[in-house]
Amino acid sequence: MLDDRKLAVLRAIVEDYVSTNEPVGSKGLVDRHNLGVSPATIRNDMAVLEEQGYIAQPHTSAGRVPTDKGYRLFVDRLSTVKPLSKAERRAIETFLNGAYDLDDVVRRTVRLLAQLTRQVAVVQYPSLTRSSVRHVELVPVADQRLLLVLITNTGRVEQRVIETQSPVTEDTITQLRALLNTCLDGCRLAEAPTAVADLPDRVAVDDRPVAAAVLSVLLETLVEKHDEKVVFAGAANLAAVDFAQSFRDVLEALEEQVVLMRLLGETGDSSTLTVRIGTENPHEGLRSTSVVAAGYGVGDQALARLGVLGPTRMDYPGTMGAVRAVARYVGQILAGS
Amino acid sequence: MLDDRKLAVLRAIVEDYVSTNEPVGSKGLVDRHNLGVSPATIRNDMAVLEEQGYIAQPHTSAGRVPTDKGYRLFVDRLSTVKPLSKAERRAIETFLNGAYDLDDVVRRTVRLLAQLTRQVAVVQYPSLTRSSVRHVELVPVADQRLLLVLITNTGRVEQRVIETQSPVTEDTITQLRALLNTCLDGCRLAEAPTAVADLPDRVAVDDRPVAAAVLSVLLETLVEKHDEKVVFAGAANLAAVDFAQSFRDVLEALEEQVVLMRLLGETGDSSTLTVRIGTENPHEGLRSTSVVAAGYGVGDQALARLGVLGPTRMDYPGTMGAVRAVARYVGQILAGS
DNA sequence: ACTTGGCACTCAGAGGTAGGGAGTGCCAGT
DNA sequence: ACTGGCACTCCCTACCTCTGAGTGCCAAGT
Repeated sequence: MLDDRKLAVLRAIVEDYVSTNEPVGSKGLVDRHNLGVSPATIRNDMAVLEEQGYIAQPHTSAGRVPTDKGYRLFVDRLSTVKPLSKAERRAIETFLNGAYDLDDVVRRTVRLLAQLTRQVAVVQYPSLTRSSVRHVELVPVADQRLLLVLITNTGRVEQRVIETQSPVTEDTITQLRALLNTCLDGCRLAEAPTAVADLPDRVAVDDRPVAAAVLSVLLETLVEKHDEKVVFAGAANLAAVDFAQSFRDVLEALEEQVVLMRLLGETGDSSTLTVRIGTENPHEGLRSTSVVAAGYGVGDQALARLGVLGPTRMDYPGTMGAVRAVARYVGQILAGS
Repeated sequence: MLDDRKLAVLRAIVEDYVSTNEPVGSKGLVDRHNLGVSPATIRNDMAVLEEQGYIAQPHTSAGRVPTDKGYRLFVDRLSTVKPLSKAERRAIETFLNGAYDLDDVVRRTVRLLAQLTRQVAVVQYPSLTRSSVRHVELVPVADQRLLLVLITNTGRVEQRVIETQSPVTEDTITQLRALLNTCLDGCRLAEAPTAVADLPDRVAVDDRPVAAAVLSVLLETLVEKHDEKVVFAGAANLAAVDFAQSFRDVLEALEEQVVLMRLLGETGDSSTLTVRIGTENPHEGLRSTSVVAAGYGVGDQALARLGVLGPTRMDYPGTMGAVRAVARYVGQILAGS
C-alpha cells in the first residue's frame, strides 16, 4: 500500500511541519531532504498519502499538514525515541538529587520535565493503593481529637483528623497504635482494609467507639482513590502555541484533577511509553493536543504516571526521550529514599 | 483641585470601562449616568482629569481610559467594598466546610476564590514561623532512617527524613520523642530553635550523634522560610483578558513561587485589604495586572495571605469583597479545626 | 509502469484605498 | 460656568487587487 518512499515522504512532512509550523509543499521537501526524485513525483505520493488520510491540506493550494492518523503512523513506525544528550542527563541528575521529601521530588520533577520539553508537564503522585504501609501514627491533638498519620514505603504521608465522641486516654492511644502497626506493617494498602477489619473486636469494650472511629477514618483514607493527586507545570509554554480551539479550554482541562488523571492513562507497566494523539484523547477540550506519558515506580512495578502535554504538532522523538528518561530517574530516586 | 463632579466623572469612567472594556466617551457617559450636565461640560472635566494623569486616550479621537493613577484614586476614595450576596456567602460555606485537612482547605480556597472572582486566585499556606507546635513525632522507617513529623496548630504537617550514622534503638527514639515534645509543646515555632538547643546535652552520651542529627533536621525544617508554599488556580480565566504584554509573561510569573510570594505582599495584620495596581507591582511581567490581597489567620494574627490577580481593568469593589469574605471565612475554618 | 517538466488554476495573505463614525477641542453665545 | 455647534482627527472595516506558493493533470520520456 505504502512503499518506502511514501513513508519517507510522510516522515519528512512530519519533521518539517514540526520544526517550521507551516504547511509543507513538494518543492521544499525535495530541497531539504535528498529524496532523489522530482517535486512532481512527490506530489503524486502526497496525493496518495492524502487519499489515505495521513496528511491534509488546510486549503486548496497550500502545502500539506499531517493528520492525527499521520502522526500516529509516524510515532509507531517512522521514528525512534531520541536519547537525551549528556548535558540533559546531567541536568536531570543535579535537578532531582537535591530533593528532600516526596513533595519536593514531585515538584522538581514536574518543573524539570516542563523545562526539558518546553511543554506542559504532568506528574501524578505515587498511588497509595499499590504501595505498602511503613508506619501508622496516632497522635492526640486535643481532648476529643486525634491525628492519624499514615506513612507509605514511597514516602507519601497521609494525615486525617479523627473526632471522637469522648476523651481518649493516653493508654488507649498507645494500645491502638501498637495494634494498628502490628496489623498493618508492610501490608499492601490494597489489602489493608481486610487486615484491620476486626480492629474494634480486639480492644476493650470501652474503647470500641474510639476504635471504630479510627477505623472508619483509616478506611476512608485507604480507599480515597479519587484523591490521587496530580500536578502540572509549564502552562506558560502553551502561550507559544496556537491551538485550534481557544487554549482557555486547555487550561481549564489542566485545572481539573479528574481530567488530568485520565489524561495520563491507566497505570500499567513501568517505563512503557504511551502516546495519545489529538482526537485519541478522552477529553473534549484537548482535541488538538497530544500526550506522551510513561509509568514510573520502584522496580518494574509502576506506582504512578507522568507525562507531557503539547500540541499535536510536537517533537515526538525528543519528547518521548525526555519522558522516558525522567520516568526512569524518578523511579531510581524513589527506590533509593 | 478636583471638585465633586470631576470625581463622579472619574468614577463613571472607571465603572463603564470595567464593564465594557471600551474607551468611554463624553456622550455615552451622560447617557448612562445622570450627571445633569451636557457632554461638552463633561469633556472639559475630562480634559482636566487627563491633564492630571487620571485618564488617558489610547489615541486621538478615542474615548478615555483610566490610568493606574486613576484606578488608584477610584479604589482609595471613590468605591466601597461590595459585600457578597447571600448566595455567594452560602457558596463559600458549603464549599469550604467539607475540607478535611489543611491541604484540602487551601486547595478548596484557591479554587473557590478563582470561581467567585473569575480571575486568578493565589493562596499562601499558613506560615510556619507564626504558628506553634502541637506535636512532634519520631518514627523509625528503616535501620538508619527516621522520619520526623512536625504538626502545628494550624494543621500543617511537615515531614523530613533523617539519616543516622548508626542504627537507633526503639528506646532511644521513645526517649527523644518524649524529650522533644516536652521541650516544644505549644511552643511558638519562632522560639523553638532556642527551646531545643540543648537537646544533645540532655541524652546519654551514646545517643548524642542521633540527637544532633535530629536537631539539625528539625532546625532546618523550622527556618525553612523560603519554602512558604503558594498555590494558584483559575489561570484559565486569564484567557478571557487581553493583556498589554503577552500573557505568557503572566503565566511564567505565576509559576514562580518567589514572585507569587512577593505578589501577595508582606504579611501584615489580618483582614487588611491590599490593592496593588499595575506598575505598583514589583514584578516586571505583571505591569498590566492588579492584585487584591488580604491576610488571613486565626484571631487578628495573620498567618499568611491570599488574593486575586487580574487585569488592571478589574471590578475592584466586587473583587475586594470576595477576597475579604474568603479570608475571614478561612480564618474561621482554621481556628475551628 | 514509473518519473518528469510544463502549464493552467486556485486561493490565502499582504498591501493599499476609501468611507463611516465615534470622539475630541475649541469657540461663541447664554 | 455651562451649552450647542462645528471642524478635525484617525481608528476600524470593508473592499479591492495582486502576488506567489502550491496544486492537479497531462503528455512525453525512460
